[in-house]
Amino acid sequence: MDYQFKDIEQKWQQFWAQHGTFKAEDKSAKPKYYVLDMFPYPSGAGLHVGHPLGYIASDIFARYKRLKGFNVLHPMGYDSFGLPAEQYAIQTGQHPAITTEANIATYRRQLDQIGFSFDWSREVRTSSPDYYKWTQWIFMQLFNSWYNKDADKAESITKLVEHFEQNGSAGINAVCDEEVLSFTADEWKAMPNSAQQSELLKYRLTYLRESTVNWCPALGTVLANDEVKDGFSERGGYPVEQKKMMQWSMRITAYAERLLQGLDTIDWPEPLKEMQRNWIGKSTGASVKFPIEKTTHHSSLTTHNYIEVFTTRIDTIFGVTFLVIAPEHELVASLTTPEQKADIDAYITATKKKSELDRMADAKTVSGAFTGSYVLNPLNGEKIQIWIADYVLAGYGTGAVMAVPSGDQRDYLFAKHFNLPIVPIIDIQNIETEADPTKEGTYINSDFMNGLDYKAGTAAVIAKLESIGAGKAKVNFRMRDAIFGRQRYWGEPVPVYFKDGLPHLIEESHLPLLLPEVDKYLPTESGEPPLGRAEGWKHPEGEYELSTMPGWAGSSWYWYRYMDAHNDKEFASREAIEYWKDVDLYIGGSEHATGHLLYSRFWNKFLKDIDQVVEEEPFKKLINQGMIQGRSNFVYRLIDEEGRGTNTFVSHGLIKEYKTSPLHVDVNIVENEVLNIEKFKKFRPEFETAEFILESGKYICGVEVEKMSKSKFNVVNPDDIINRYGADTLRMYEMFLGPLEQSKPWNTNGIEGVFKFLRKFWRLFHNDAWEFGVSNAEPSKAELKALHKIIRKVEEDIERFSFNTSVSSFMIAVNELTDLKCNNRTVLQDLVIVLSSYAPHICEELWTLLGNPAGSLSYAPFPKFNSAYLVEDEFAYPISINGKTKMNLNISLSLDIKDIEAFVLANADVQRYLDGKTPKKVIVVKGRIVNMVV
RNA sequence: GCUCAGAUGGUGGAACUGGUAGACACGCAGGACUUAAAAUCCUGUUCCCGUAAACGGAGUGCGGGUUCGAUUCCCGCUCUGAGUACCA
Repeated sequence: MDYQFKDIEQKWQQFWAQHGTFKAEDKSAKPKYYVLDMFPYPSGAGLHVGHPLGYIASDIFARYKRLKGFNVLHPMGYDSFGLPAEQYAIQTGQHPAITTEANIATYRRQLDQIGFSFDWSREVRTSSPDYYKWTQWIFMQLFNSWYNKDADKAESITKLVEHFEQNGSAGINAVCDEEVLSFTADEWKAMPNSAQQSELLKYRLTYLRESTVNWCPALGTVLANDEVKDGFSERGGYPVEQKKMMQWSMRITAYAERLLQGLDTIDWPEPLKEMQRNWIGKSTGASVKFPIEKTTHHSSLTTHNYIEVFTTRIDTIFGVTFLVIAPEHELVASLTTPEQKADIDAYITATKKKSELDRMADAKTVSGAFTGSYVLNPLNGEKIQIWIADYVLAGYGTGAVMAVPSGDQRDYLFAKHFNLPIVPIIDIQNIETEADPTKEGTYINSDFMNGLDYKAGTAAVIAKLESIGAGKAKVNFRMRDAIFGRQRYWGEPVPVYFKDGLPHLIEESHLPLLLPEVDKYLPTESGEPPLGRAEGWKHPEGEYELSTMPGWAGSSWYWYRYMDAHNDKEFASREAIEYWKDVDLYIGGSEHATGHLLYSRFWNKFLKDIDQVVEEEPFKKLINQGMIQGRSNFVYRLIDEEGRGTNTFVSHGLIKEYKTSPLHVDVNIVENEVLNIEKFKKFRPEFETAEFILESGKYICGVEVEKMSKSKFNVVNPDDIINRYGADTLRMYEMFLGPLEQSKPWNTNGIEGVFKFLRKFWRLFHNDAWEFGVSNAEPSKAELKALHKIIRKVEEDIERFSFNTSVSSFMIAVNELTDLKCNNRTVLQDLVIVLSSYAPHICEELWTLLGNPAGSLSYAPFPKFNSAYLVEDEFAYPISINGKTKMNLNISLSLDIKDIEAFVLANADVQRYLDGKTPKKVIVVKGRIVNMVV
């Protein structure tokens, strides 16, 4: 029979499902291998052809590892809490659970069609109560922990309480809020419970605090920094503003250093590691306190008598000629003198009006205002003006900088603009036209530092500042604590209730705290989150928290749930975690670089600290598959003399001769840029009567690469491809498209080549009448050579994730075997196993036809490569003169270099090329090349 | 601006430690089969000169360098894509 991909694929997909072929074993003598995909959010649009790219690669890898004798865990699930289902619920009243359920069904159908070897018995959904029970449980562990800097790990909050009871706050080195109290053990014990609790909240790894958040009024929720792009929400593109709110936060900053160091221990793409390093943003420097000058010091200033700054160039402290604080800085009001009040107020108003975008676009304009107050340089007592300016950011460091115009270009421009002094501090500094940030040379105008170099100077300043208590060496991180709350419905409820204004965890035995029903998915009239509408939803002791967890909560630990997906006692058993340990290979997009992949590492490190998991890093090796973009096609509508569109369309090659306007056309009615005119006429009713100006009898469409989206008519649905060519063709074609990590536009042109290949492969096992038949004769040398070439190639390619090149090699192997008229059983059977990870359905069918015992080939042993079959006794040496190849010459590989040289020079054709000249030098590289220098 | 990745035929791409540039596939051109089309098969296909073959020349973004030999290594530049940004 001809290659009937539809019957074959359906048959084997059913077989795998019925027999649980891909169930991973929990106990096995085999070595383990964990292959994970980033689980999808099940959107209403279903999968387009770009989504499965990474899944296909990981599936090939998982299937290959099974053939290689590994116990493979290859699961799939859904990140099913999220905004789109809720937006849809707001518009239609449909419960998000229903929408989500329907979308998951579509996803599952589409995924099944592609023939993935997922162990579906371990499926997880983040929105399912038996899953989010454990997300809530992990939240509770974070609430019950604090970060001990001395031990450099998270510890139980009861240990902290014990310390307070015995020693008070002395000797505690914690990552905590800035303003913690100092107390003795007796003072602690004397505190009322509510005071103790509110103090402990300053230490917990998840805590409440008033913070400035990215508030998106259109979505009615706060967003994380990585969900905001250029002042607009990543989802929906709505404007985002800054707002102060009481929020749950996660003390991820406690792990900043470990998150940074850990990057050196994992096999991830360098650009992605670099993005995480930048996000963490470690900078080493010093913090310095500048005392505020008393005479100008405003009366309301009581808690602070200094301004603290962070700098990476403490050595330039004698070059400080003014100080700049952010317009939002808490001391602005009290520092402003009555004479300057009008200026400052005007400046602050102007700053507030500027959006984030303007502020960025406007980076070159210098602006600022003088407060009228002064600080003193702690080292020489010099009086220094305090200014405010929006180039200083409230959110970084202390929101204040010491300005050194001779060494910093922004300070330089500011000084020039406002006529402030610029003092050189290094002998070789050139500050005629711009600042010079050099570290070479020695210091001048710098008191005790004069004559020292950078290294000695920096050390001297830090020592001096420390001795007078005015400053110290400090490491600063750009990363902020992560906000952990959304004012939305469709997320995990936070397992907390409030009593007397303080948060309390619910009983662990009451988990999961179920998401209640509400009448509408909108905020309440009083502006509370939708959960405020839930009737009778109340803890006996107080009010539940009304915000839900953010989207990244459920995805920050899901790979552990797959290890033991149905456990109702623990998030996963100790036994399962000790067996599976971590993810060996993780494949997903780089858009999660600073979100999911950072939060997951944070939670993993925390779970390690509290001894719940065994590995410090969750994902040993990570690969970013490239994005598949859309490839839009255009037709060109002729514009008449009055500038109106006509119903005539001009072929792309001729548009320069006419006045036209481009129009997106459905890529599914275009083949190799040639428009199918019949289908085009049916594309829209008004095209029924369309006319065409053709070139060479064809209508050629224009092409552009854009994002894949419905409105651009460039979405290619995998269902259509599978319907036409089958899943095996789709899988191989997606791999054939190019290197996995590279982004590329989808182009269905060329898929025929892959389909033809599979048919040719099928034909090896069949005669001209399409009857199955293989021979049991001894394989020939040439057949074995072709086979073992592909065995080695596939092993090498898969290990280095070069899937596109192995598809080419399969084509070469099948072409060779076809030329050899090979129908040898042993050769073909081995080839079936080698190809099966790429094209599993056709290979299963042929495996059965070959007469193997009923069942799947998924666990057959991968053929063993034997180099003996590839040994050659001759090689066609390229003979080159001055590096230019002139001819090839067959020479025995047993000859040594001297003999080869003699053999080549004796050859008549070589002599003809040499034209009577004697080569100055002959280079012979055995088995590679002969080069003669003339 | 900074960081990272990349640039190879008409197209997607291959060439793994410096050793025959353009594998494999698409497209295109020509041919076979067919009443015809589709399908299938065969041949050619980097560019230039040449009727064709032989032969000759150029060629991996640009300009240099190292080397017997460079797509590969080094220096400088151009362009494209991604990330990030008054980060003190």
